[in-house]
Amino acid sequence: MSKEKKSFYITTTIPYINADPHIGFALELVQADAIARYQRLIGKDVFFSTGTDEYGQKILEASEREGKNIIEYVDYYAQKFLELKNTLNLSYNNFIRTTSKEHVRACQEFWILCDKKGDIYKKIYRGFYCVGCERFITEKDLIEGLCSLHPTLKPEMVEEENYFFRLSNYKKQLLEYLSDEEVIFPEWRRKEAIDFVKDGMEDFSISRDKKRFSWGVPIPGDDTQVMYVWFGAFINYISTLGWPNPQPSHLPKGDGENLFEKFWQEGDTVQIAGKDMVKFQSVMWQGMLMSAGMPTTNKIIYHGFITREGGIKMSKSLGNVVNPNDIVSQYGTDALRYFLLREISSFEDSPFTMERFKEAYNANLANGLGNLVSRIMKMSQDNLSVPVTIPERENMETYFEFLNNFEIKKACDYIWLQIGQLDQIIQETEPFKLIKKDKEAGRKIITDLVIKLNSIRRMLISILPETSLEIKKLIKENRAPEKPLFLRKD
RNA sequence: GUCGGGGUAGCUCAGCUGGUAGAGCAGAGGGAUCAUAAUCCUCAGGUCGUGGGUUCAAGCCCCACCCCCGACACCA
Repeated sequence: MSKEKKSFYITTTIPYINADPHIGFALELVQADAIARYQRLIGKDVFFSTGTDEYGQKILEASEREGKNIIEYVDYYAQKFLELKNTLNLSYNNFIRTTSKEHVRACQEFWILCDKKGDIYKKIYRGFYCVGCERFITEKDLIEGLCSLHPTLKPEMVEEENYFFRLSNYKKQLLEYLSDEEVIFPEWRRKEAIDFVKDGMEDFSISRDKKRFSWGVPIPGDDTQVMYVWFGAFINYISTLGWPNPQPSHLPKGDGENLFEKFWQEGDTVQIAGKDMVKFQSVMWQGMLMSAGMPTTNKIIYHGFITREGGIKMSKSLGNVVNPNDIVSQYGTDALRYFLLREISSFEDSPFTMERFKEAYNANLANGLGNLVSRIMKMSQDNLSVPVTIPERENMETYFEFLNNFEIKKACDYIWLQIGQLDQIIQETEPFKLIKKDKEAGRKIITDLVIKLNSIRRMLISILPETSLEIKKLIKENRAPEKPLFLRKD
């Protein structure tokens, strides 16, 4: 990642809105948010994007099942995802909905670009089609030639003429792109993408016959087909910047500036996605960008999944899905952010249980950070007549290094190491005793403690923004918190 | 089935190019009293998935097997 670039772009994937937001997506959002806040902290001009994917057969079906008008349906769910901005205290600059006018236009323009390049062509698609699923199913979904979900219905071999994207044109370029170790993180996931490009990569269909599949973006110049979600959804990463509009005045940061140029073409571009998305984000989408003559993504970071106890998957059918709203209403936003950023592995699967959550909360937020703030600020309030003057610059290199490498958990570990050390210093220097014998010496130690606490507070800006602000206020006003920052839960 | 990742103390995880296992939390005991009964110190004895092998020496190398996760495309 080039450090000279002044602008930084980061995006999550956009979830398919056929259910309430779950904690797995909250993880992705919070990770992206922490990185976005960090980049702002070090002076970058940041554009952070997220949104919702609202087209597709499943969504149409779900709306019909719930007896809702499709527009009402997607509005209803999009709202739930929009609400996460407050729930998780997200600092994104734009929320892009694939059903928005701007996005639809971007998809069509992008299509035209690829078409002009000669990368779109018509071909007959053949596949087993299950009437029950109302979709094509792969051979691996077949059990003895029957659909595993609808074993009574015989899958039919159906032919359909679709538009295809010539991904195969970019095989060489993709391999070149993937030869860069920096392009996928963690690095070892790169092999999966490379193998896919080398072995099985074929052109993929990017449209569906309207007769079968109508809820999608219309294709320019052909009203019998709509764009297939795969093609359209990716484009959100640039439509969120207003592309193809060079002056997207409707956007938060778009006062006359060409955001696409500034962030996608000239900035550092980072995408966050789940570990099952490697092929989609690092191959298909990159191929599309190549076709459109746009820069590829600088780096894509793949996180693991949140499971339940014992590594069991979270799923609606198992009824064990964790809703982020429930946790936030009980413990607060920063408590959830803390857990997701430090107690969850940044790249591997991690289990979530309320028990673990509570233990981590009590140990590290109530007893750790919260208590430390109380004890230092109480001493400061009682013994210092004026607020401590905070040094302008502080050395946070180690911490920055972790975040530069997207090692958020390690960055958090580093912060909590400092917290532990401060508790130790207090124990060893006993300023609360010293102040009774030698006022000056005691004050000196307390002043130093406040300065060190402030440096922790600075590191917390990207991790626990609300708490960081709270501590800043306390230091500035030289007072102890009236209520504990994190009340211990029993 | 093939490829990749993982299987280490009750829990969550560290263990660099091989040298007789570490941290945090939980649990037990003690000290201190500024603080949210918070904090500090000490204690924990886990056949490092299983079975072989290489080596003076293996959690880390090789072989086989077992379990979990992801990918192997048109559900995203």
